[in-house]
Amino acid sequence: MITQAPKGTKDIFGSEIPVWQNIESKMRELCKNYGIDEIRTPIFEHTELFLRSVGDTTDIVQKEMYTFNDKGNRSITLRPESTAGVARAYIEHGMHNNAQPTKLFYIAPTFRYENTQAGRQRQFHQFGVEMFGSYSAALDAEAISVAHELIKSLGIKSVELRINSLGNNESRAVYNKTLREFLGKNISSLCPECRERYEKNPLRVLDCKVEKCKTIIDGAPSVLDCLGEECKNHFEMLKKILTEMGIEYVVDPMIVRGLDYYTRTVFEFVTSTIGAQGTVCGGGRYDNLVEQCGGQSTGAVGFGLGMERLIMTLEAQNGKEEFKPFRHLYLGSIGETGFIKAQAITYNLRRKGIKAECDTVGRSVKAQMKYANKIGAMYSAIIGDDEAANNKISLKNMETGETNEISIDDIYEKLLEII
RNA sequence: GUGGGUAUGGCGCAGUUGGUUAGCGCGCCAGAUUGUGGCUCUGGAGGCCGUGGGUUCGAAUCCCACUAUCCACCCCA
Repeated sequence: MITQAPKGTKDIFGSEIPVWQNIESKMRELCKNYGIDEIRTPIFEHTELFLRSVGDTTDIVQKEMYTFNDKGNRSITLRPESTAGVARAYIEHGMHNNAQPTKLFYIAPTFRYENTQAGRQRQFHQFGVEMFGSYSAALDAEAISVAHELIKSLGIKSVELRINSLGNNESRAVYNKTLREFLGKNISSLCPECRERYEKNPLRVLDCKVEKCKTIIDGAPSVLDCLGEECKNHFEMLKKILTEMGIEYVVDPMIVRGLDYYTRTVFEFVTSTIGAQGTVCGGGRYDNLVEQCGGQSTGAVGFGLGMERLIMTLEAQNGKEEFKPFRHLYLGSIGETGFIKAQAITYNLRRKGIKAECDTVGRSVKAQMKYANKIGAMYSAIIGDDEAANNKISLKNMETGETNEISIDDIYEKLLEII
């Protein structure tokens, strides 16, 4: 029990680390070019924040949050997404006083109490970008282009971009009314859940996977037909910019998203290569969120991208990437004098920036060489009484087997040349 | 929350119709004449066969429950 990680959590270590670090550094590099700064918000927030932002009728809030009372009897929730926390920080630190737009990114563990399956864990990691301070579709396009460029630069080909617009408050009200009228005619044929959705949030019905509902939905009016003039223009502008950028997309009026704060643009990057959970990245515009959380009315857009799903997609396409160990030296030893000297020389090499290892177990020379081979050392050397006395060691190239006698004093310069 | 598959040393797997000290491959550790790796050979360590009940003279092997895991529904990243 105690030797097993909790359900839905995973240790990331060993050969996975280089994969993660590689992707993370690409994210950081890309964000630098976009002027997006990193933000690290707390892993937990006041529960109230998520109720207000994500929406208390959503599945996330109703059944998927890790919520508990702390010892001061405050209701605390492990973040089920990061946008709310970032918006909170934006308000709390008066970031609207900065040059706008304010653009932020994060790579953060995120928690949802769900049943696990392929591409779904209880603790997972999101790379996300949030941009505040503009109502223009140009900001939507900029956000989308970050995710698109990241996916493209990793060489992923199987991911498709889908976009939709849910409209602003007015458009949404019109659509909800239209949709209710339409669904009302067929309400008795809908599944029980959809009947409930019909009352609370008819948009959700569009998402239903039940066959009966699907056939009804097929004839449903499209959100896009109910958009007001401004929302329509906004969506058209987004499409124009994306097209000009050369970013391919598909308009999918069925994209609804499970968080209540979205307005106008919503989008997903989807793949069919990693099982049923194919949404690698999802996001959209949320013009009401900052105000809802107690700030000024602020146009904003963002997305969350699942690290695990991104890696799965990458590996489904290319297999697991092999990262070679750094080129380095193994400095073996024999006898007490050599053993002690080896420790000190290794220490000094490391201080100077060279990767080096030595025996800290007390193994035989043979076993030390075996070890050197196993860890992929580029060069090896053994230091014993003779070497210590003559101040010389023979440096062995582990690939070719060639040896080279050098002075111990020159070891650093020599290694600098070849490693 | 629901449904199906799986659960044997670090990893991947065998374990015949229930029968004596549970095997194999890889990995790990050590040796093959005294101070040198990758190949080969030899030896060794490591498992209350997911947990708890039950059936039986006897269970890894049959039954039940629970837990975990995989996949799917739901929802989302």
